[in-house]
Amino acid sequence: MISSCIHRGKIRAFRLCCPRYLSAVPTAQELDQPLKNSPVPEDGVAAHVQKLNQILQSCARNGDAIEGKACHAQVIHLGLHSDTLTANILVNMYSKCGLLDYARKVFDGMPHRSLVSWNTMIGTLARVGEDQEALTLFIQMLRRGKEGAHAPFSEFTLSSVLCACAAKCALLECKQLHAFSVKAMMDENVFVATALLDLYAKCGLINDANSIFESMRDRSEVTWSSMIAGYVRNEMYEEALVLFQRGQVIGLEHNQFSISAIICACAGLAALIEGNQVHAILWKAGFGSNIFIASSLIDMYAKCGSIREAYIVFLGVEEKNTVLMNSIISGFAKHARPTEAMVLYEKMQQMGMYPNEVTFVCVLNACSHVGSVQKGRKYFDLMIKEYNLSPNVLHYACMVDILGRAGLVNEAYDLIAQMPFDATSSMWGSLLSSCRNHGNLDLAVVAASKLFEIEPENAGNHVLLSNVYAANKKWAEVARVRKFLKDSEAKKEKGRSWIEIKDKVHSFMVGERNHPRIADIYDKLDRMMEEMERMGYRAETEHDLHDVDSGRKQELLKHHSEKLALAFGLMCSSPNAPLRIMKNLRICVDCHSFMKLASSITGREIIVRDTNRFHHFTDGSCSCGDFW
DNA sequence: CGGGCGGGTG
Repeated sequence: MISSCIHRGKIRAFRLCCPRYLSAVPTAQELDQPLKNSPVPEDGVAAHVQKLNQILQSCARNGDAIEGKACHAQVIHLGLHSDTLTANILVNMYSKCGLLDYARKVFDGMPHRSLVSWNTMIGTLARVGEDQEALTLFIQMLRRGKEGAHAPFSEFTLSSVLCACAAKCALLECKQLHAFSVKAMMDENVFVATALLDLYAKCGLINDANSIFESMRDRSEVTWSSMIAGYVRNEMYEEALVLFQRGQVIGLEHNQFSISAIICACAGLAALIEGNQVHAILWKAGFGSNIFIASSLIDMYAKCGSIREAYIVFLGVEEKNTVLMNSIISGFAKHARPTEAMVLYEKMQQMGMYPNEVTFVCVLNACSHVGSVQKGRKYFDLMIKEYNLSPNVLHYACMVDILGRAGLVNEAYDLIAQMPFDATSSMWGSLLSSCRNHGNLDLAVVAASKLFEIEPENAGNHVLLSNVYAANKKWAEVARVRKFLKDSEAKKEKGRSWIEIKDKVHSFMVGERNHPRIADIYDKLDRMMEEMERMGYRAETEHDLHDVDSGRKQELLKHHSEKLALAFGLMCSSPNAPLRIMKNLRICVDCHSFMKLASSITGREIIVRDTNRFHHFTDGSCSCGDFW
């Protein structure tokens, strides 16, 4: 940083004492016809050319297109435009200044192109997203190379072309280029290897990416952050954390890119302990005020169940943008705090920020929590009429959810029928849940059959439908679905809950036996049950089918994974901290009322995250706005 | 004179 400032200082000083370069704005005539008697300075042509090139390079660094053009005129005056070195610098200058057409014109007009000329042009095209053109030029380059002027390509070419392929996720080309690099013995170059690694990760071949990473002898900062980001992109969050840790151990300084990726990993795992540690690390490293990192921190805290922490991070950011606002609004929406979400939406207008389509997904999500059809419709209209945004599938999914939860299942169905998209499984799933909760058997069957078409392997859908039959006392149908589930290959994901206590994650399954303190946990749970039953709690077992034999059903229901996690949390956590329980499936009716009562008799705040939504239980009630 | 990494959404 400092050295580049000093360098720039030198150039400025040079400019001030050489005004003739600045005044030489070329006219069309001049560009066509180089002057016969151009002034050649006394210290010789060579020195003059060198100075011109230096200025052009400084123009490239500073993005100064006007002065760059002036120098271009000088180049033409001096008849230097066929000089390969100067023309290369010109191509680079124009492309760094964003004048792609000028760069291409100079490139096309060059009588002799060197390897660098091709590399610069291909690199530019790849950088600005002209992927196809970059690849076309690469092929041209290979053909010309065969004529023997220079080696067909270099490490520089490869990394640029790989970058172009990455944008297209062109796996076949990637593999060809990998073979190319091995043949040319360029696969050990850190730039080429990192670009290959990144491309494999982007195409989902994370194992290939990792084997490149492991085989590299020297890895740069970029190599590390590409690998970490690759894991995160492929939802391999634990692997990302392990790699991050490995970097820490060898004393690697993590940069803003690896930090933001790793926060995403923590968010994806709902890992608050690790998230807190990363927060400390990034604060020490001085990334605390980076808006990208702040946005992902907010999201991470919200997804870990810590909306207060998320809000504190939000308040600490001075210059807010739309994305940052979206993060906090989405957090409040997930945590069933629609008022806060809507107030923040209003704040955006006051601060002169424009909401985007993501903002409206978040706000509509908040409406579905509060169960306000009226507000939902209001925002849906607002985004179309006031902000000229066209609703996408997610907005329609929110509306289907809002209408369904409010009991307007037929209207939700009509919306699905008339929207300009194919219905997604999440829409039918939402509609099916709503039909179950509002007892609409006919529509439930319709929604379920659509779901079975889209996700035949997901047994959860069949369980959901059988619960609708159970709620309507259609026992023959319940039995039929159960038999189908037994015979078919479809598998229901096993319910699992986990809780973080004192730097450790404790995970539980239904009827868990393996936890070291399992006896104490069942004991604690039994005592809570007794107290609750005295208060009138009855385990709700009729409406939920859990694909187990009915003899064990009653017993197993007592031992739902989230209840075990809760009992353990009550035994081991510090007395006033909120209990944060994570669950991989939707919380059931029985557990929901159990948690309400538990919050009442223990006086503790209980937070349960099910499918990306949070239920805050305090004093015997829940914030979620669902009717149970 | 040229090259590889980035944040938010049911």
